[in-house]
Amino acid sequence: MKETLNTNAQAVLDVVRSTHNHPTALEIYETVKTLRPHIGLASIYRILHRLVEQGYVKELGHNEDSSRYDGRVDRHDHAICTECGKLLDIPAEISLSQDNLRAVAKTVDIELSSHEVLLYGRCASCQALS
Amino acid sequence: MKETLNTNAQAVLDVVRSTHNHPTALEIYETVKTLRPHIGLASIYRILHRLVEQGYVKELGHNEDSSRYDGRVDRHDHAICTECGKLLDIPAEISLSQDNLRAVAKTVDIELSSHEVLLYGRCASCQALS
DNA sequence: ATGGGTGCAAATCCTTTGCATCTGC
DNA sequence: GCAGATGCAAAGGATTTGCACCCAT
Repeated sequence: MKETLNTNAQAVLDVVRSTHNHPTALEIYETVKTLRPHIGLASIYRILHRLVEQGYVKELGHNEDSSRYDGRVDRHDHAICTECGKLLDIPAEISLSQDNLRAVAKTVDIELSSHEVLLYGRCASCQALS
Repeated sequence: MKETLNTNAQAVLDVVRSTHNHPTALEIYETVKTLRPHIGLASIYRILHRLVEQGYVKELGHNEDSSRYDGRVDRHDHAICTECGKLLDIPAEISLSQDNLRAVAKTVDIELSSHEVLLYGRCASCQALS
């Protein structure tokens, strides 16, 4: 399943993994360009799709107008600040009860393969500001 | 909070409420146009924003490339079929435990105001097909 | 030489905006 | 008459695609 990555793909993956802000494709592009100035935005998109498909990164489609990417592929949920829009990781250990989810899935008769939980609210720093 | 709606807004609201497929703005536009042939797509977007703001409908931002709208504004979660893309409602009564969510929110220190849960998996009809 | 990956520009899709007009009060 | 709502066309932003080129195998 996980084929080897070429140089460009490796550069993109490194950037996604080392950026903990859940970067957008454009942000990834800007950063990767400092390493490989010739790369085009279209390639970033193509590479990201491949990385998602191969399971190296996760695409976070919710939230705003543009997708964000996450180098952490283990199951974990997210919280979004309703004020500043920040996207926070919720450690997997404190995730929701799987039993609970499984029970809910059963009632609508779907074969649960994954799930996403998004919590909305003001983050700590925004609370401090008011 | 809930001001009165003008004729166009009422037409849009009726369509969103009577369409149980979580229609996109474009789908809403097509349907509303049969009632009020002169309406433009831009107005649909403007009206939808107003309706969301006033709490008449909910915007479902996740999923694909375009937003979908939901006439049910009570808290309920969604399930998305990974095969056919269908978006299903999960009745509020069988929603996740609020205590559980609240506990999770506390660990990341956000002031929980709302949440969304998305379950991914094959829906009943897609399961039947394989 | 062959197939995949690339850069660039053009195209596409969804959504928003500018602006002149129309509406209800 | 005024403020808010509307239609239309044009603009905008994110993402995709066509195509010729390049590279590694």
